[in-house]
Amino acid sequence: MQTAALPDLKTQLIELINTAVANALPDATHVSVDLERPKQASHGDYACNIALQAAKALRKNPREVAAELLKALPASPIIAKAEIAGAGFINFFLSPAAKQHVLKEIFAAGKNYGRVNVGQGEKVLLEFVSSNPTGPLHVAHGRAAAFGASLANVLDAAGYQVHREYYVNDAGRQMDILTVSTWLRYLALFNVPFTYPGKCYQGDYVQTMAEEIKAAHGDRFVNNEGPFAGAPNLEEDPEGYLDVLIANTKKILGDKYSQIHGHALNVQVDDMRQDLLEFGVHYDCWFSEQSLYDNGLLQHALAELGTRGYTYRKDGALWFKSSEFGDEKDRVLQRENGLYTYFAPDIAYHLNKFERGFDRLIDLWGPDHHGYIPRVRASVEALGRDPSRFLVIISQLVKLYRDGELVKLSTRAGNYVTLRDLRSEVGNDAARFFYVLRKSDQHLDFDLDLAKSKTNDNPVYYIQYAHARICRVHEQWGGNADQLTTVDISPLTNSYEMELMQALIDYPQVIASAARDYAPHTIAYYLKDLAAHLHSYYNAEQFLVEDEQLKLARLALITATRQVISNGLALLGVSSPEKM
RNA sequence: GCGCCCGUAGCUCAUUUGGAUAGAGCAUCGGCCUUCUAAGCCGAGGGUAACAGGUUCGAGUCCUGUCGGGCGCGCCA
Repeated sequence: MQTAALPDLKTQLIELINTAVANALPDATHVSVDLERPKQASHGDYACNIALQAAKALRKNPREVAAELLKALPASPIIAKAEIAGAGFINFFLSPAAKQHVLKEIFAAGKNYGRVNVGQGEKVLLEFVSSNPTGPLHVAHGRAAAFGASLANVLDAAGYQVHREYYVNDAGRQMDILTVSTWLRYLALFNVPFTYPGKCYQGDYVQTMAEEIKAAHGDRFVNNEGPFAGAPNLEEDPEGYLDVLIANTKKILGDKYSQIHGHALNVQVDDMRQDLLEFGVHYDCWFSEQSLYDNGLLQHALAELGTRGYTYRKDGALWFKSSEFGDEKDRVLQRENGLYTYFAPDIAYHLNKFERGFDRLIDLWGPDHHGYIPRVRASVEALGRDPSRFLVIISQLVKLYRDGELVKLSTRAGNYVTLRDLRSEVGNDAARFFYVLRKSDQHLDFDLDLAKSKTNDNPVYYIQYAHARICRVHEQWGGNADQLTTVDISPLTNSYEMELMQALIDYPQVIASAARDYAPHTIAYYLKDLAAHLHSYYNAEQFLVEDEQLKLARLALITATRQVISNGLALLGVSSPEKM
């Protein structure tokens, strides 16, 4: 749907160099030719280091090798100049005509400019956020959401078939704790006397759900004893305490338990879904953990593990021999009390992902789960799947700063900052942008004041401003933008124009490398750089000049730039305003 | 104790699967609006890339060690 008629300039150059290598240095054809974008303009548009790499095998001076290569280089209209520099680099300077061609490509491809096909249609399942549905998303989930959504967009643009999925932990103990919490808040509305346990969920949303249930069902769930009979001391055995509360609640409520459980689950999942939707984060599937039990997928996976001889019973529990696959020790799948650990359905879930036909699985997890990677990878391998097809990306911690001070995030007191709070404070655009400004494995310091400042310091506005400025020029011009696609662009030759065009040429490569490295932040940095070129150009030259031919050429250039800014911002989930 | 991640300018961070003289923003200082939005541009200062070795034509990047910081090591999820 994209593909320009000609291969891109870098590919064309590489072919020329390969020809020269074959002709001049037949002993060096095993060295793969690659080109780099030099940091300095004086080093040309592309630099080749093949002479340095081949020199040793050829037992020649690198500069000598480079000279022989240059002599054998076929003439081409795309090369304005090629020279040897430094230890033996060959620096290529592209001709203006070669660079100008990119404008035609951008006009032809429009929104699809930048799409590449390094993924070759490979089916990727990207699972991200997957927060327990036991309360609102907070700022760390926001990072996973923004990063995951942007990464999905980047992979899509790079030619992968991306499936976005959210794993809903609707079957676990945490949901039971939320159910008990909700019921206890509900009982308090009927003046049943007890102290609300500190281990239960503290947020106001629990109270809200209790009130909703009272409004809908009256006293249907009232029990004057409460679930506390036989519970151990909360301080000494908090987990046992909760286990007893959960068991008692299930016994007392019987069939009615699922009503409260279901209400809490629906409310929380709907809330997260709405929150993410407003944040521009979309999913293809919300996958239920419970469905793994209901559809027999859990039994299927455990049976498969057993058949392969990787499970055993010990101390009344069912174990997985994960240590045979590099994990530090074996892991429990089914506890002595008959309940499955979180790990068991997770094994089934990942097996199911493969069985659904995905070529590659990418999970985005929080930093507290990195110790969990070896055992899941072990299960993938034990089930006969290629573990290199399973990848976990860790999304590191987020620290919020306001007025130069760290904002304390305390779940215990229930006063943690939610994603919704953050979005309303700084806006979706700034939140999306700031979240992806760092590599995923780097800690993120999120400066709230900077993100919401509508002034010069804010990098989001810097990029959006470039877009808005171009729109403003169009408004002042008043002509029909369609004519720009066929205009003569040969007047674009000054250094600002050449550098801006080169930046536009780079864009597809940026997407390819961002996809390869799972690094959407490189898109953000690229856009800052592209915007900087535009701003410099804007300040140095007048676009709406008397010379009609030059004016149209410049308009074509900035219009193409606007397209690329807009395309890039879209990948990051950031809007491209026409006015600011 | 073991495992993983990190250490780059005063601050926050880039540095394209090892490339040339390590770059931006903020902060500091100096310039640029009778001309398309000054939410912008141009310039200056600021570095032993934690430290010590090693591999390489070439190391911020790869390897080893030391120091410093973060996280994880449940029949929790």
